[in-house]
Amino acid sequence: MNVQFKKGVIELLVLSLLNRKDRYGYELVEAISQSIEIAEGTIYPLLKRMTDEGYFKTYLQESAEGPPRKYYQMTTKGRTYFDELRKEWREFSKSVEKILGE
Amino acid sequence: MNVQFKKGVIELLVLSLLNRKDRYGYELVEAISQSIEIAEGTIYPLLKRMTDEGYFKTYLQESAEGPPRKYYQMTTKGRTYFDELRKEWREFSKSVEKILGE
DNA sequence: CCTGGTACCTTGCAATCCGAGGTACCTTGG
DNA sequence: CCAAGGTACCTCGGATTGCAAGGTACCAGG
Repeated sequence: MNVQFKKGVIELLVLSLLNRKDRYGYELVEAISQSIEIAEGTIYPLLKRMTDEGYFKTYLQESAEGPPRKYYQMTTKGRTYFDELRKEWREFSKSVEKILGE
Repeated sequence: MNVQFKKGVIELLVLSLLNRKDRYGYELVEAISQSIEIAEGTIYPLLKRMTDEGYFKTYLQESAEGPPRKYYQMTTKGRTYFDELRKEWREFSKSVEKILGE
């Protein structure tokens, strides 16, 4: 898997997954890992940054399977940003396909 | 245009354009710029690196419209790499769409 | 009680894009 | 003639982001 392809796209995927429901960091790693190789060292700093930027809020919840989970909940700002970024992604990938198919 | 989306993909686009015919750097910037914002400061170092890695050969050609042009010509190794990278890109973008559409 | 899974986190390195700057050729208009 | 603008090459340092590696701590099962 080409590492460079991922730059910026991971952010989009996290937004997409959190758009549907609250999730905790480790869960996001597992969800994304099913399609795209991803490391924890990528996700945790990303979640921290995006929370600082106001896209998510967090809350803790006890778990029977280990330490407490930190859930991330999308804000209105996050939803707006997600819509924008998804649109940009689709335009971008369409442009790539255009050049590939020429 | 999200800068991060481009990481790694520019390489794929350059390979795609050079797969069809020889081109010079400035021409590549103009060709890609029609779809995706791109700076000269991105392309020239990229062409140098990929030439060093054996994906391209170069030759100079006079021009009536300015200084001599440095043409890039894809090698067999370049073509092989292009096929691989294109395949990886398609898988990657399919995975992204899968998560976006869930 | 200790191993492995769950769950959190930080640090420094590597890669790549870009803005800004520089050089030099050629044509055109004043 | 020469100044301006387009063509065409290039380099450098800053910013961003992904990852490997490392660390902490909780919990269940053998």
